[in-house]
Amino acid sequence: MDIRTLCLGILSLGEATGYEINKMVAEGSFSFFSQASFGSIYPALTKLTNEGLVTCRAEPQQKRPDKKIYNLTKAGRETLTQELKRSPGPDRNRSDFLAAVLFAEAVSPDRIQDLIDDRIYEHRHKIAALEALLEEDMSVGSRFVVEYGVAMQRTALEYLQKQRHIFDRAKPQRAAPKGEAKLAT
Amino acid sequence: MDIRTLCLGILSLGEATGYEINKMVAEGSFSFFSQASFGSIYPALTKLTNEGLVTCRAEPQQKRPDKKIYNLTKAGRETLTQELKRSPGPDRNRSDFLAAVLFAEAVSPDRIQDLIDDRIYEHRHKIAALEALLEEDMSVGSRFVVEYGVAMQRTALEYLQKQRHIFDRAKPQRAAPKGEAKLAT
DNA sequence: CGCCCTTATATCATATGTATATATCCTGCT
DNA sequence: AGCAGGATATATACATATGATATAAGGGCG
Repeated sequence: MDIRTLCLGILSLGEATGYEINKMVAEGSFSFFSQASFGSIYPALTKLTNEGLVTCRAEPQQKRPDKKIYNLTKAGRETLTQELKRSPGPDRNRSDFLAAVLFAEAVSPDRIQDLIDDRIYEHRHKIAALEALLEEDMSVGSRFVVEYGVAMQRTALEYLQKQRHIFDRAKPQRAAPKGEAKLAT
Repeated sequence: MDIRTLCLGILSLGEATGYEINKMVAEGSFSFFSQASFGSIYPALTKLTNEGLVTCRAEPQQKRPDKKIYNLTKAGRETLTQELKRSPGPDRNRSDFLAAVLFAEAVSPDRIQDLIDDRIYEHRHKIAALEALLEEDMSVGSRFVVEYGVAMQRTALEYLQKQRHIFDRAKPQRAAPKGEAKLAT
């Protein structure tokens, strides 16, 4: 799914500006399964407008660039429907973390534990943020996606907690003196 | 992590050709956390060679382009080590499936069940393929990554199995008369 | 009072993905 | 026997995507 289709999909849920689309994709529940930035969203919207798949209504603002509010046209909705009939391509996951773990094993093994502990910390925060999101009202589809995200984050967290010692190689077995072993439990 | 660093990382595990790197990334255990294709790998290797981070040794072959075998240099290994010291960027997951579910809710709700069922089927196959992979010998790091992948796939599968009915909405309880109700009601 | 974040659009250089070109061999299907 | 399609192997053109930067003003905070 390219950015054009992504924009059509988001606009199928209601009108929006490029700025708002960016926020949804960068932060909202869309951020699980897509990313895009100004550099791709604005050109895509311009192109979609020229092709008649969306309309653009400019709303003047005080001392600020006009807000350009985009709406899906009938042709746009049809294009989206067509696009959704094609079976979705495979997921594409990119994780610098997993790459780093794999490569660090050969290059700088000492770093791995830190990498994993940082990651555990991040997962905890992410889960908390998502659960907060779930408190709000949302459509069945959005809830489905966010809960999917929570399930995946939880699994990753548990896996890391369980496995975090497998890279230990004959590390001195000293008793953890108080302030330690706190970060990553 | 850009493709250049990815190539350095893979070469840190042993020499390889561009073709082999592509296969690892497209199919092997690297496919969980990275993607890249000829169009980016070949130029990256050429550039790395010019910069002295890798060496290239051409091995003539019968009636086929020379095999170009790349090896990491000392400078390349140092560059990789430096790169691994920087904390890894966030994961970026792109899932046309999740996008399709979310958009289909508004545009063609009947399609969702098929989407989910196809996906369940794919997860089953993927899990089987990964478990077969685990039978083989591999480094601690590779095993860590593949098992991580299995855990994630299992969670996704279970979630879909549990949730696959949530999009049902008072669907007319008539016996489906063959060729009908298939498109977008 | 300066600094950074938010609102809002837009563009540019670079990186990446997709598709194709070239050439040969092997495998399986009919 | 013949032929299509896939594997081996490199390479590049083109379209698209990313990341940084530009412009311009308002608000919050120490």
